[in-house]
Amino acid sequence: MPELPEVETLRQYLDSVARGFCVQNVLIKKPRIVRPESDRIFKRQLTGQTIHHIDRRGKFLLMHLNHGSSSNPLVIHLGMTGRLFFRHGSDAVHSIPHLAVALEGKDRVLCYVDVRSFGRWTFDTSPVDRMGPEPLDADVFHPDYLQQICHGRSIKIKDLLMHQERVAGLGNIYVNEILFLSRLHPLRQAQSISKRGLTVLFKTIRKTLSEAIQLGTTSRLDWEGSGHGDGFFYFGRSGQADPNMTERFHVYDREGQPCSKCASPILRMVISQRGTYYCPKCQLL
DNA sequence: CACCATGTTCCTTG
DNA sequence: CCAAGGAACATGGT
Repeated sequence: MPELPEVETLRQYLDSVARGFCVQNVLIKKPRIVRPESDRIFKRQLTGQTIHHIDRRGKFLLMHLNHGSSSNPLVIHLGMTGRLFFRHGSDAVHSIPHLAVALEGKDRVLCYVDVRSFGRWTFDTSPVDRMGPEPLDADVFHPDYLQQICHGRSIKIKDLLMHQERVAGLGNIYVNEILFLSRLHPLRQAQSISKRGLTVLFKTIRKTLSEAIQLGTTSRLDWEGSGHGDGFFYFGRSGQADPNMTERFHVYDREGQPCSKCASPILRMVISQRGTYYCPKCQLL
């Protein structure tokens, strides 16, 4: 599911319903998710623990256990297709398709489903420790920081923004949108962007992410995503979660459709093996 | 069958 | 050391 706004929306929801949840038993149906730890050691670390509160860093969820400090939090990354939700009562958890991990409590089960199994659960915080600044934290992410990471670098601006050690939490969809709204061509070299351009980029990043979180927290979301299509992620292209949220993207996945600003057909190219959408008239190189 | 998909990690090359 | 580029991971949808 995963970019910063979706993970943050999930965090807020989980933090409100999972605090105090005591893990009585741990099921690991896809051992690859807890790699490279062994299921046995992982289970031993989680069993009997209580969820104290849940934080987020970039696209990672941090589940703090027991009294919130001392030991490492449980670090969860959802990969491309991870989903987390509670199943109540004694429903048959075993029949859930692609169930990867289940934390069984007294009267409910926290289920982790992951079709492609790119997600990861670990107590190793090193990937989190290497993350760049949180884009919504004004203390660490500001126009000067953007200038600093762009200075002297020939890297394509799209690649730079997606690099988690430079800025935390941006992914392919939001970067496409952010570059369109900032009128920057995705191939543009970071060092060639003017101070003014970087200021616009900075503002657009904050605005785009905040608005997406706002939309997520005010919607009725389908965490399990058991319906057709996505239902929740990226706010219902299929219109499942809310039919009024079908017009979310300006450029992402809109190849050939008219630009919302100038009506030119949106183009698609591949950058670093990821689909890249842009308006050739609004985003000049 | 071919190609596409919200992501990260690891390896190679310069 | 750093940057860039690519393959790999696993599964489903179109």
